[in-house]
Amino acid sequence: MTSYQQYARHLLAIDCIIFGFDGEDLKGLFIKRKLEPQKGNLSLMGGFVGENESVEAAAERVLFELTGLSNVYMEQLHCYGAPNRDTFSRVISIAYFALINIADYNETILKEHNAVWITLKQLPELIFDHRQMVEDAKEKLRQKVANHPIGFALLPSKFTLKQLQALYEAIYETPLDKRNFTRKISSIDIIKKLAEKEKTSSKKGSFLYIFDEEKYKLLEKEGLKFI
Amino acid sequence: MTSYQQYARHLLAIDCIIFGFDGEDLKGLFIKRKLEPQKGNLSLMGGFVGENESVEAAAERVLFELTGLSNVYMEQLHCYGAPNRDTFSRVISIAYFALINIADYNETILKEHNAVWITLKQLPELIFDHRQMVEDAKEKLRQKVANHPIGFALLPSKFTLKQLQALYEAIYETPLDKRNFTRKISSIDIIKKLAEKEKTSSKKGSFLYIFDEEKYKLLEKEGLKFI
DNA sequence: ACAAAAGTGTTGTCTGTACACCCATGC
DNA sequence: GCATGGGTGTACAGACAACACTTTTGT
Repeated sequence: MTSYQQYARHLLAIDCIIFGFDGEDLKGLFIKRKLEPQKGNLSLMGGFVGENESVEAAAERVLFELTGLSNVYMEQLHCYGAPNRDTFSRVISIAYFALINIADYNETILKEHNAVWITLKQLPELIFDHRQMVEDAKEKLRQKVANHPIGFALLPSKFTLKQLQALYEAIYETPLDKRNFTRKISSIDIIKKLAEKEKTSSKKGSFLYIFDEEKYKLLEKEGLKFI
Repeated sequence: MTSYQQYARHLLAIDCIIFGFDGEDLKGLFIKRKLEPQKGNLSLMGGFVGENESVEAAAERVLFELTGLSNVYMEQLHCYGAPNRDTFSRVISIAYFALINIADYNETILKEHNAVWITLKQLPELIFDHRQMVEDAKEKLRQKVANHPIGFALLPSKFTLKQLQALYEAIYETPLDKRNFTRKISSIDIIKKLAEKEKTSSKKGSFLYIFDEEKYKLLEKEGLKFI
């Protein structure tokens, strides 16, 4: 039998970039650290991978601890492994990003963890290499959303075309043409118009839509060209 | 000070998917294991991340040990962290893929390591989750090559249009139209025609090309739409 | 009747794709 | 002179981008 005993063992952390969308801006969920090192500074939500825990399960656990949410869209971003990235000890971190509906977020848990939503347009300083992680996550989200219908995970289940467009505009930080956007999304045939209207934002009211689950799953696998 | 002592420590491996192109097929470099577990079976080249070694440096070291090459195009693929992926012990593995010019590969080192080039069209069985890694790497290579000029790393420094086309055909496992391909690659303006011709494969001879380094670096950063 | 947001078509330009013949050369 | 692979152009179709007015309804 080969023995692995001679090899180094490492602390393996998870850091979670949690994206949300408030109807206007793309936001991230951050924590004001209660403990040293770097008490008071902003960081991503994190945790360590347990002895017999899969890395993915650890990521889901970390997300659950902060948000109380499970069955959330989550994807591995990158493993960050520079020797001094954590200034306190050698820690290798695997970053995940998650997309949640910001309305699902529980105020109580938020306060317990000292967590805050921060717009990603102008990021504040974060500890360690967390800022790099967030930048990488934004870039990956853009790429992913261009080819897959995952952006919907950031919206409530019923939404207007305007909200959907605003989401894409927030992710790409660029304005889109309303008519071209409507035509494009219709041609993909991934949303269904409801009879209901949303009437808070205008007198005329705008129709609500939901996703076509089947088409959604198909396109999630196969990919598409969205933008 | 926060202490991390309570947390589990893990063996952290590197596995390397090494791509090469022989003018016809896209190939991967694999090792016939000399040691248990799974002696005699095929695996990727691997190694462990050292105490104070960055993950990236570990990947470069592993590649160097097998190929004698450094300064090679290399990219992190994914971290594989299922609890029982290595059947012998809990090992979390970070997979990297590398693109090398197959002609640079040293026969002697190859034999020393019991290494073989295998076409990726029909993969044989590999140990652990290495097959999944290779499939994921192929997919990532396709995505990357569609948007970045990295494929060139698989070719010799001087090459013909036919070779370049064959490379893209091998990566996508699909035939491409010669005229459309030529027009496309010319429009990107990334290669320069030399006065020299390559005359082994035809009587007329075909012109050799090299990359325009500056344009190459620009497009590597910015991205492009290649396919 | 007016303010405020929703909804809807057309046109020109560009990009992608399909397709076949002549050219240069060594034998 | 012929066999072999190299090199080149055109036409059609679909996708994308730019652009502004009408509709609905609450006040």
